[in-house]
Amino acid sequence: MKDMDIAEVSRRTGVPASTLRYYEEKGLIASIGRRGLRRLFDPAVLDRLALIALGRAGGFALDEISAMLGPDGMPKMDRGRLHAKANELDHTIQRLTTIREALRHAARCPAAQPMECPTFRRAVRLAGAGRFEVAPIGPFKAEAVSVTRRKRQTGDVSLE
Amino acid sequence: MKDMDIAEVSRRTGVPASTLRYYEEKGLIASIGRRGLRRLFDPAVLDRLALIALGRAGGFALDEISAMLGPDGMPKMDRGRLHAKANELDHTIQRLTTIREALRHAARCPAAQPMECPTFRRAVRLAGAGRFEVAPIGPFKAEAVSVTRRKRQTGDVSLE
DNA sequence: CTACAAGTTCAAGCCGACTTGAGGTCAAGC
DNA sequence: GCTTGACCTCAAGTCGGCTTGAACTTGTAG
Repeated sequence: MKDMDIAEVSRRTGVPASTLRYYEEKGLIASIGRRGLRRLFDPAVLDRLALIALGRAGGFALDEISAMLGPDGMPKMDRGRLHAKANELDHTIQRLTTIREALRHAARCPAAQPMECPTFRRAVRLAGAGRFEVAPIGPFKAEAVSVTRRKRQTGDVSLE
Repeated sequence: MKDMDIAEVSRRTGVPASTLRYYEEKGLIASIGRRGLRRLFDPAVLDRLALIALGRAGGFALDEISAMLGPDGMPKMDRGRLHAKANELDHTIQRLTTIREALRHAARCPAAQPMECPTFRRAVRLAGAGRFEVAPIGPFKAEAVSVTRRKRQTGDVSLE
């Protein structure tokens, strides 16, 4: 399997060609040349896209991911930064866990209105108070987009 | 403590006045009247804002939150919907946990490049494959905004 | 009574991550 | 050698959640 054109990369990863061009423009991926006008990609781009997907799924911004991956392979992916990101995620996870428990409790709780329940109020207070002191979670696009993509999602995102 | 003007609500919740107006326009909160041009809010709006904050922190869109809270008090906050939202969060949490572990592993792992490590690759594949099949996490605004708000964040978001 | 700080409206702008559309190029199959 | 459809570029549009600015009104302190 040698150089792939944009359509093949798109097909194999589920990432739209427009997004691939956008990523290239942002320096997240690079094509290894052109055949005429058409971009040619090295299969390694599949790995890189998988990493980008990992980052996106983790809620990181493209700029952050870019910083973590570095321009070429992935040299800036140093331990310290990775730990920092992991901790960031940890806080997010804790926050979301609190909220999930609040929701579950509200669903279970016999109080007529959730806000009448002290446990729920406590959870709300916790979530509310910590609201702006945690790492932001990156934006995911709308359902429609997901569906659109799911149609093309053929399974493998490279790897193995 | 009776009717509050927009500045007091803002001060007590840390939510900017512009946001409060925006929320009112979207039907998420309601003022109980005016003194001249100025909005007057019932203290109950503090509870409501705390719930909205809870939803935002959980990554839900304003429209979803609106649907869950209902126009008046919180009648549509039915058990089924709450459970569904909790499950949604559960998936998100699981996904984030996988990613966190991947990052931690990469930081710990002796392989020169993370992608050379089978464990990491496996995690990447998992995260990549599930990428578009999980609930979207709502967009949080940039760091700068958080900081701006934190300046005003005086602690209580109503409740006790 | 007057000044003014703080409120108001409405339209427009911003950010990130893409998508869309118009108009152009070109490699490959007949 | 010509058509065709997949690719290209560049500019502009979209979406959510707000913020900002200009122009205006008003409750309140002095």
